[in-house]
Amino acid sequence: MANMKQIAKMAGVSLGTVSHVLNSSARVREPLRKRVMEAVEAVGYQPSQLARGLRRDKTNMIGMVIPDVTNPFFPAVVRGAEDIAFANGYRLMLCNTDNDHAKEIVHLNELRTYLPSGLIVIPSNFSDLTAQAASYRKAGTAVVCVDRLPRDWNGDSVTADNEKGAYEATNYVLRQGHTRLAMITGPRHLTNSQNRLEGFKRALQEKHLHIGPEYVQEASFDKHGGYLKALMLLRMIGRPTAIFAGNDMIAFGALLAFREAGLRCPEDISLIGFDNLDLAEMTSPPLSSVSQPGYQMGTAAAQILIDRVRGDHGPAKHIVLETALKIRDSVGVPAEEQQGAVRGTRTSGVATPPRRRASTV
Amino acid sequence: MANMKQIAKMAGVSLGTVSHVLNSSARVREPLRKRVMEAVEAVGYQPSQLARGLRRDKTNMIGMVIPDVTNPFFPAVVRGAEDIAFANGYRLMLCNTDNDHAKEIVHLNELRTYLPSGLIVIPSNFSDLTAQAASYRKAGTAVVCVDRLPRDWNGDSVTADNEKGAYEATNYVLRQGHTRLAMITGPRHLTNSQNRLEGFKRALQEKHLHIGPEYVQEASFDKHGGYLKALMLLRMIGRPTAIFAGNDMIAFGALLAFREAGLRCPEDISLIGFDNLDLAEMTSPPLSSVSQPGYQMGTAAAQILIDRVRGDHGPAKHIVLETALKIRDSVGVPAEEQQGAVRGTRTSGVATPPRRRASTV
DNA sequence: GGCATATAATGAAAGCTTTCAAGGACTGAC
DNA sequence: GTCAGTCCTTGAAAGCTTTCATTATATGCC
Repeated sequence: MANMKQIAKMAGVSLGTVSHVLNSSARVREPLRKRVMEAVEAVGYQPSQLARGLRRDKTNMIGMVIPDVTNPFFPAVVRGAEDIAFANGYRLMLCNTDNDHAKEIVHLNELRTYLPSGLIVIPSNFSDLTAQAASYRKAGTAVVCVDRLPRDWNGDSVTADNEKGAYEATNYVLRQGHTRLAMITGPRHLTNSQNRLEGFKRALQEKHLHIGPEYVQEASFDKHGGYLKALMLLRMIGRPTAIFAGNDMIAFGALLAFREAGLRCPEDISLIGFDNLDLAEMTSPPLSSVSQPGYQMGTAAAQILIDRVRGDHGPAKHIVLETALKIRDSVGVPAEEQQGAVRGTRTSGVATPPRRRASTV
Repeated sequence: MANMKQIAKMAGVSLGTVSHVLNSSARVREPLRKRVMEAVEAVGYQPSQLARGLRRDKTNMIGMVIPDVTNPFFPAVVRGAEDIAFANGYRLMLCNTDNDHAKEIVHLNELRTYLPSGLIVIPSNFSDLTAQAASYRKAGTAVVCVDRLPRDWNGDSVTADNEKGAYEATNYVLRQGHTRLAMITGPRHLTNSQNRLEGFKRALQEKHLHIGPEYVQEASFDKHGGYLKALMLLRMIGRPTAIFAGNDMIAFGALLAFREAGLRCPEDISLIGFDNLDLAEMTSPPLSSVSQPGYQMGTAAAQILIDRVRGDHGPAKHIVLETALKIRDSVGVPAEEQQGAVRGTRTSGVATPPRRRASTV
């Protein structure tokens, strides 16, 4: 592959001049400039990003660390980040942590030696990014956290308003007349899970509804986790009439469990998800869900990062994006009070009267 | 960040010795070796991949170029590749081409200057990778093509047996008694699209069925494309009784079109897809589809690449993985011959007699 | 103990770029 | 025509590693 030395020789100029032409780092008189450009064109020269990065102490890479490309929510974020990054001349180095903290550390450590311009991280379960990030920032590398935050995270972040989204979703379900709700949360260590649970609880509290702890189940953020925990909820005496799933993958799993248990949704049991994945509208029944702007989270994160690289040293930014309730057909009015004991639930007397499916939030 | 020079000073040895210890590139006597390792531990030294790559003329990166992370089939491939790569000490640099040939070229050109060990490419539409790849290979960088191949591709490749998969799917539909089939193919430029169409046609020919060209529509490999072309097919006089979608995303779009047109699937119209995405079992009705081992395609590609890097100079490998027909509920027996002209179709007289839904292939 | 040989350790060069100090060419004014 | 001051251009150093030729040390044998 051609290098600058060859270009310099071809154009009859010095190495430094070639560099100046390439980077516009100093004035170069037109004839020389032209000769250099011609040589560059002639051999299709492209500067070695490796050498350039080594010398500049910074590459045009942005490290992106995510739990799992295979979960459809994350690619949306990746895509958003990639689009902004690419448009600004940055490239994405993608790393899967597989939600494994050890793998996350390996990636973070090694990534650093590539001198990336910045880092976009969706922390894994149990992530304790703080130390790592501090060491990055000491080296002048910006770090932005997306979707969920590590304990005590005080750096830049982009998240959705999980609490509010969950609150609104729960309220919507309550307005349909349900009083015996359950939630299948994602992993409790994740701030997004926590916030969604908080929103759920706040809505219940405002209606003076209390549910036993067995109505809140924790699952991994995937179909299988949702399936298992839904099955468990369905087997309960005093089965919930509606389930709020911590994300759509969990909801999809729950749908499978319903089907297997011979329960119709929403006639026998209602379900609402979170994420509003592309495929929520394809399920049977189409899944109501809280829409979360994954793509925008990616673009926002990339934009913050690029601003930082370009010299923005302002205080940490905490961008919180709005969610929106997407109503489809998976939530209905509750069936008649089920026969059998309602052990474990203490439904208050003030439940709002059931009414037909609302068309708006 | 610590560098080798500091390690050398701390351990009281020369730069070269540190390098030899780190790379086991020469024998170093135990006491020295130990001192070096201790120093490395003490400061948490990690070698600069940038400098190492520059010197070695090769980094531990594998460039992975895909059309779009957002299409759920590709992440499976990425994940497969990542797992094998990571386990062997390689990292993935992910690039989206957005199916844009120009963007593909930009990525390919720049990627090269990072001196990756290899390249895994899922070519974009209109990709003419051949020139680029030749230049990579001249530089000793292995290139593996996955899923679809550029024109005249003669390098390593990993694909699914698209022709056979499509043939079997079509045969299955035919056995349900359908005689007026349509296909919504993916982009015609893509070899996987072409092969699926060939399989479709072969199955029809074997049954001496002929369909007019208007029964083969081309769409982009996404929901929207499938929706539009399905709508078009539904409006035809002599509407097909079954549609074979070039992939599941197209099938999902078709499902949306059915719903909008008030048609029940499979009672009014049958549908079968290709890819067997995770979510095919979630749709209404659950989608029958040809399963394609995306994850394995990724692992196979990464494995070939790593073998090449390690010195395998054998002839080009063409791995073709088996597909499997996944039968769910979206294909039924055709409704009674529809009223209205059957303009444009010339159904032969030898259609196999309808029978109830088959449970096996 | 001394010499030849095998084994360890070292220092410097190279890989490709950017950057900085310094030198060269040119302009304008007197 | 000279001198000061600009403006361009240059060459060398630096960034961090690997590798090779070289020197230093250890081993074995007589």
